[in-house]
Amino acid sequence: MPPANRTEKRKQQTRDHIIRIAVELFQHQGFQATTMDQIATEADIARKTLYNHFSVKEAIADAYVRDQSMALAKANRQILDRHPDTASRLLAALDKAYAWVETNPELARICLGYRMKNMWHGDGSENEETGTQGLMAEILRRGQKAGEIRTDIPIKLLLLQIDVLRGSIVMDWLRDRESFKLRREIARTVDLFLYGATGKKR
Amino acid sequence: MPPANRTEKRKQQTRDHIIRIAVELFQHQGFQATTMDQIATEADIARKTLYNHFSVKEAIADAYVRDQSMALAKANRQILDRHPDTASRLLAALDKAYAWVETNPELARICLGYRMKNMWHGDGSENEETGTQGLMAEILRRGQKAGEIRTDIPIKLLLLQIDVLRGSIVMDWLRDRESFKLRREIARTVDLFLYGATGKKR
DNA sequence: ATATATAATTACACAATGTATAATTATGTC
DNA sequence: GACATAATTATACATTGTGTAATTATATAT
Repeated sequence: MPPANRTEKRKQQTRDHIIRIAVELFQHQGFQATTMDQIATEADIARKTLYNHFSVKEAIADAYVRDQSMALAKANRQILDRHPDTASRLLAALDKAYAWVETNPELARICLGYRMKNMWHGDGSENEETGTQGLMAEILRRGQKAGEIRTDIPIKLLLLQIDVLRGSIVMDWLRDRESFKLRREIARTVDLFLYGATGKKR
Repeated sequence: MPPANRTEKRKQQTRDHIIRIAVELFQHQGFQATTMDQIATEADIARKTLYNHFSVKEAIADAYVRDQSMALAKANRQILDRHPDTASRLLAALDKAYAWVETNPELARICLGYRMKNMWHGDGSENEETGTQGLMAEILRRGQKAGEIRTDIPIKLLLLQIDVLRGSIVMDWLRDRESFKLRREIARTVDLFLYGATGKKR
């Protein structure tokens, strides 16, 4: 769905332009070392325009990651039909998601902190399902239909849980990439998510 | 364990003084409306001294909540022996914790966002178990000994999960205090934590 | 096509945040 | 009492984020 009128298109363009320039700077100098001033100058726009689009620096990283996530999720929707049950779908989806994180650890970290903070403060607009989250949500919905996932908990809360577990894996992995067996940790985490802290039947 | 030397004692004193003054201001004017400048002026110390103790405003709220949480947890350690199993202990502990949150919703919210953000960025020093977390950790350890809690997941990760679930309850409750049945939600959340997203046996 | 409304961008000013540096004061140690 | 250490302070500064009003580009109605 391309933007209807030219105004929207122009706005989109500056937005995309900002993201492109900013991410370039982030990757060259690091997120912390890049200032909003610098981004505005490099993008050749007024600082205020930059703030009109993104009120804080983290939001730029977040927007970028969302775009990436969107594309990724689109390519991974096949997971839904190629796997027989919720557990294997979650495993597959997480596996794909981490392949991306591995290539952008810093932005992934920034983004995670930003989202967690906004989860409690935000007006809800920032909490829209990103690509990967949308995929996860669909997996959970199918799981509910199949009777594999409980229906007395809002999907939103389940998604939050997955996000946090996902985040903790990323962080552990970033701390010590050598000894960390990513796939094993993912499997363990999915198990925790599905069967809880008891890990056994009631 | 009172501070050993006078230097430490003085430092503690200014720190406590800052917290006392700041929280007073927070409760009178709100957190957002209170500036670091104002806190420094009211506390009659240099702004830089304030920043030496707390590098961001949220850290003051966090320190206060930690102190409160410490006292609370101390008073609630009896829960460990007065309840027969992990589930009822968790329920009781969360129940007590929320009684406090109800009296300080704003600070609770600030603090939660701050911790969530720092969970991934922090150097670990801020992630020390607070009072309530310490109690939760003890509950989980006893649960592991009794075979009620799985041992293949680090306690730290389980605590994180509880924190997030706790947080989501608080937020939902803050959004709509009328229709929200706090006790029922707590029970549901504990169930989710213990038995996972499937909610049934494997 | 022209006038009018709307929305993005801009320039400017400002309050607040957070950091860096060096001087000053209080405390601990010899 | 002399020296080292650590907290506090004064000062200056870069950065962040917001508020206001002017300017430009686009959309819409006549």
